[in-house]
Amino acid sequence: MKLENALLTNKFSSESQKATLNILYTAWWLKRTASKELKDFDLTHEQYNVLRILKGKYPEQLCVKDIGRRMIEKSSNVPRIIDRLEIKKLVKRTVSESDKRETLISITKSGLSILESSTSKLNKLHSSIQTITQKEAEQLNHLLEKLRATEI
Amino acid sequence: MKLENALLTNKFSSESQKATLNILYTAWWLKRTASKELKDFDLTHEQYNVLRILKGKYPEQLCVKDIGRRMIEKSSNVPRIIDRLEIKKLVKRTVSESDKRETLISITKSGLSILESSTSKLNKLHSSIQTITQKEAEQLNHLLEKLRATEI
DNA sequence: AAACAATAGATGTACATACACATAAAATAA
DNA sequence: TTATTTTATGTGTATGTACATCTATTGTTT
Repeated sequence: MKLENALLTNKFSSESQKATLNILYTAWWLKRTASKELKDFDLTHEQYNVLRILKGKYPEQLCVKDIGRRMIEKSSNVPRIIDRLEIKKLVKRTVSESDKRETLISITKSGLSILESSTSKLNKLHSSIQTITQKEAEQLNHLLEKLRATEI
Repeated sequence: MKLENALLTNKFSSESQKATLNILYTAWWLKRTASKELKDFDLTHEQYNVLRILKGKYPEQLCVKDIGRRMIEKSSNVPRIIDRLEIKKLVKRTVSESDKRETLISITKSGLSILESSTSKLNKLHSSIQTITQKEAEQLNHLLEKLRATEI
């Protein structure tokens, strides 16, 4: 769908301002589409993201800070997301021996299992709505990184 | 900054999966950058968005539903955002005469004024970090719309 | 007209974000 | 060693999202 129809306007001050809104709208759309699938697993997009990060290092543990550094949204409140995952027994907290300030997080068997099935479902969705070629994806990645050139 | 460095990983299952994460991360970055500027005006990104929508139709009024249809994030809880804008006297609520279920929202002089100065500040920021050409922006818009091809 | 369904908006709740601040532990300076 | 600073995490609060439900009003059916 064209952005004009999604936002019911065609008052864009420039092509690049339109691109800004287009990125924000597409991100919302992507998140919402994925979240619908994750609902079957009683996971939010953010909880899934934390599990994915933990699996990436499994069986290594990660401290809260290291998880935060890998989050898509850097201002996520990681301890609170961990709280909810811990209640569902998908992760476990341990105080670090070497530095007692640190809390080490490990993904449980149950967490790995739910991550596997939800990832499989997301992948299926992804391939079914896959509409751009690899070359186009490369181009997109390049443009987004160019846009963020002034990133601190 | 490359996505690999932003997320401290290079485990992407495909170029298009990387593009998905890249869009999410870029959206977060854009929102955060704008929000920092808006803080001086005691406005959130979403409140700014509502004011922008109202100004687009000014001096016409818009009902809550029509505002929602124009929001970037369609699942925004518009009445609640209006609540906060109303407290700050940036918008006004009126019950519609023709349909008493509808609440008509109008932007106040004060709202217009704060919108003008915040927009000016955002535009300055935008042009200072503007790193892509018009042609690249067009390409980006095209790719994002292609990606959303299966949008419902 | 009366009964029923649909619609607009408000509100409740769980979760997340953004940011300030508190606390405990570790690192460093005096 | 003691005092000070820094760091890692947790917590409080305001705002927003996502979704369900309630209420008032309008539209439709019988």
